[in-house]
Amino acid sequence: MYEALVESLKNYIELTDDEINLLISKVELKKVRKKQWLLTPGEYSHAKYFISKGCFRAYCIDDNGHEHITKLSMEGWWISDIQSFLSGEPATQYVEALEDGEVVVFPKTVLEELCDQIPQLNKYFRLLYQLALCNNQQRIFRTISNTADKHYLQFIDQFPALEQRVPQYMIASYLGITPEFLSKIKKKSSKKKVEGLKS
Amino acid sequence: MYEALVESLKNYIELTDDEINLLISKVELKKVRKKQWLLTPGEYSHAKYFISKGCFRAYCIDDNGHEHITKLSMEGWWISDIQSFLSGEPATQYVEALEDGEVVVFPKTVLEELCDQIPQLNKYFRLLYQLALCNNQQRIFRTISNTADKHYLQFIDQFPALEQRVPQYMIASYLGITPEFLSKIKKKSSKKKVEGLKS
DNA sequence: CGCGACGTTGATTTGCCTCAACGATTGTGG
DNA sequence: CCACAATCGTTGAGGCAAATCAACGTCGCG
Repeated sequence: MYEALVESLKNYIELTDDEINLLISKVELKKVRKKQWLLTPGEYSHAKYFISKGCFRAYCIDDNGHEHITKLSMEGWWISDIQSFLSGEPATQYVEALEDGEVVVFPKTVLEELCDQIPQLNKYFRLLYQLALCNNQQRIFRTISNTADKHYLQFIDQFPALEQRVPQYMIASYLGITPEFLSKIKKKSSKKKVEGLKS
Repeated sequence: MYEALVESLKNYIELTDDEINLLISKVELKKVRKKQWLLTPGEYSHAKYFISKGCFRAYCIDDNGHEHITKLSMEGWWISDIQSFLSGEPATQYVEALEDGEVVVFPKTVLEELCDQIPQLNKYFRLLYQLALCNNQQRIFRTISNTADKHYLQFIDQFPALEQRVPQYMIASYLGITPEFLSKIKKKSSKKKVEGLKS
C-alpha cells in the first residue's frame, strides 16, 4: 500500500494528514507481475512511478539491437523514462518489473497539480533529485575513470542488495560491459581472494 | 551581475520583486580568472555556484593521477561538487574556471533558508534538477552504449558551443577517452566528409 | 626569442567484445 | 513425475577499439 511512499515523503518533509490524504486520493496503486512492462518505447510516458514493492529496471535498445540498462531501482525509489516524461515525446525506454511488485502511479498532470497544492512536495523532489544527481555523478565518474573490474567492485559495494536480486547479466549491462566479461572479472577477483587467504 | 540568474529563475517560476531582492541580498557575486579554482579537493564545499559569465569544469583525479572531467558548464547553469555539497564531506573534485568569469555564490545554509522563505525556489530546483537528471541519463546511456566516435558526434551535436570554447583534450576527458584517440576520431570523420563530397 | 600549452601521428599493448559451445538450474506442460 | 525448453552463467579462441608511450609540429605568450 502507501506506507513506503509516506515514509519516503516524511523522510524529507513534513506533511499534515490532510495533505497526505489529498495526495493519496490523486494517485493510484498498480500491481505488476515479473517481466511486465510499465512502459515501452513509443508509448507516451505520462507518469512517474514510486516503487512500493519489487525491483525494476529501465533499459534502451541501441541501433545494433543490444539492451542497455540505464537504471535499476527498488522499494523506496522512483522509476520512469525521465527524458520522455520531461519532453512529452514518446518513450525510448522500457520500464520492466524484475519481480512481482507494486508501484504508486503519479501521472504528470497530477504531479504538477499536487506540487502546486502542497508546496512542500517541491522540496521533497528537490532533495530527492539532488540525491539522484549525486548518484548519477558517481556512476559517470566510475564509468569514465575505471576499468571494469574496479567499477564492478564499487557497484556491489554501494548496492549489495541489487547484487542479490538482479541477474548477473543485467548488472553487466548496467555497468556497460558484456555478461561474459563480467563472469571473467568475477572469476579473477575470487581467485585473488583465495590466494589472499592462502598467504 | 544578476540578470542571468533572474532570467533563469523566471524561466521556471514567478517571483515578486521583493522575493528577488531578498534573494539577491543573501547571495554574493564572485569574479574569477581563468584557471582559478572555486573548489579544490579536501575543502568543504558549502556552496553551489550559478554561472553568470564564463565556462567552468568540475573534475576528479583518479588513483593513477589521471584527470576526469565530470561536468562542463556555461552561463545560465550551475556548478558544484554535488556529492560533497550534499554529504557535507570534504570535496573530491576541483571546480575550475576555463575563462575569466563570474558566479553567484549560494552557500548551502543560505540556499536552504531561501528555499524556506521563497517556496517557489523549491520548484525552480525541482525542475532544474529534473533537467540535469535527464542530461545525465543521456550521458550515461551514450557512454555505455556507444563507441567513442558516435559518442563524440552526439556530444558536439548537443553542445556545439562547448566544442568552440573548450580545449579538445578536455572534451576527450569528459567523454572518457584519451586526447590522442579523440584526435584520431576527428581525423577519420573529417576524411569521411571529404570523401562524401568527392563522390 | 624560447617556453608552455595544445594537438597530431605512429608503433605497440591491452581491456573488452564477439562468437560459439557447453553446464547448471528452473519451470512447465504432457 | 519426467522430459524438454528457457534462462542464466562459464569458458576459450580470436579480433577490434581504445590506451599507452614517445616523438614531433604549431601556436600564443611572457
